Amino acid sequence: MPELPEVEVTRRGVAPHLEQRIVEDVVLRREGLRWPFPPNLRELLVGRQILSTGRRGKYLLIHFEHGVLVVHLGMSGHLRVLPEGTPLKTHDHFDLVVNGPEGRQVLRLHDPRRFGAVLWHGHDDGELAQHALLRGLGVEPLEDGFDGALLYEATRNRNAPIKQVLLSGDIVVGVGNIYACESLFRAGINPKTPAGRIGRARYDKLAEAIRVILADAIVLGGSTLRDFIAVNGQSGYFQDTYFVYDRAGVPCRNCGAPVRQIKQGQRSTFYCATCQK
DNA sequence: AGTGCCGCCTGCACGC
DNA sequence: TGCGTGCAGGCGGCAC
Repeated sequence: MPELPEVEVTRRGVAPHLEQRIVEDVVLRREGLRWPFPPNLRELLVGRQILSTGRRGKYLLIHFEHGVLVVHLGMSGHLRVLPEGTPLKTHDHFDLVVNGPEGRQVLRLHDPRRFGAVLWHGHDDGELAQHALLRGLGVEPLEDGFDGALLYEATRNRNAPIKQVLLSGDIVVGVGNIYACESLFRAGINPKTPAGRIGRARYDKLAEAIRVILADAIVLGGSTLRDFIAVNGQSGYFQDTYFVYDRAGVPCRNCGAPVRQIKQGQRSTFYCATCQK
């Protein structure tokens, strides 16, 4: 489910229900997900006020005065804001109960595959940016500093296929399997091309493609999930607009040639051999 | 340092 | 109907 746009839409959706609210309870229904939950999370958060929300790559950040709650949705996670007392579903693992003008509400983390994470980073633990999971991350694709020049410079010593370099997240964050496929299509670049052999002009095009595609997906998601309360868990508001992802054998929307599907590093890649050279 | 591969999990679509 | 297989939007850890 979540690549950068989904995480950002989630952040925007939950933010109005969290910011300035006081945490009244924390419920952990298992030991952890990918990593153990912080065992003292209840003591850390109950009675504390949420100051703001943020995002770094696909990590959702919930800021408190004394630290940051870091949430990752993995492959299958989602967050919903629900009225307190909403019945549990299988794989609802974590609740943050807050009080506000609407009464008590629950921020509920649902994650069947449990590749997600909930972590605490206290202000005593140093800079959040230096956290082991965050310090190797590349630039934010929707912020200043991301452009073709950066992609070009960062890939001079990379011989891996551009698709896998994009996915690795150490140059630019937030571009997952779908948006990597889609942005390479939009830029007309074959996903198998070694990253270091792509020139400056093509990277200008790729950077622009990434920006536009991510920004469009956020707008689309935001308009679909107008009210984040009790939305159903459907994924893929962006999927009707895919050009290549999940369209193996279907005619390319641009040239009509059948979209190809290959494997790169255990992940499916979709591309058009005619439009992407 | 860069690269490729493994594994963590459940759910679902598919073929038999 | 059941069962096995392969696949899924992420990513850290490891060996080389």
